Amino acid sequence: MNEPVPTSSEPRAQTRSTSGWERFYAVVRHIPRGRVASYGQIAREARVPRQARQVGYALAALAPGTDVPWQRVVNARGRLSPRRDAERYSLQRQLLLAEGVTFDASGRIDLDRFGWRPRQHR
DNA sequence: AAACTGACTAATA
DNA sequence: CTATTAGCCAGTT
Repeated sequence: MNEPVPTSSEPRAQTRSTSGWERFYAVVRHIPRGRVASYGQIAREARVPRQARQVGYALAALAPGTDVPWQRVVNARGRLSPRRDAERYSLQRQLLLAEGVTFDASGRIDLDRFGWRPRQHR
């Protein structure tokens, strides 16, 4: 048995799928294992350019156990963005390492190697 | 209802 | 390379 009591701050799906954030989640779900994309890239792919920040807020609102692979979203410099919850940060790094993504000495991911390229060519 | 708060980014110095 | 700044915008107080 588990999670018997949902907190009142759980994101409420249904009733409103036009909530903008759903578009971001849909794109993030398309990032394959072992690849990463930037917040700005997600925004562009979701056809809502310049809303990189919203992407970050959308991911922050995800409940644990979500099917959205949030760990595959990093900042434009190929680094993990610092956030209030330091544990999330190390978890993200751990999850990425587990899928084969590597970090250089300064903690940066080589986007030429691991960056997600939707459509894969052009 | 106005202010505050962020998992961002590109440009500039 | 670091630091600062302006643009962005929805959810929470």
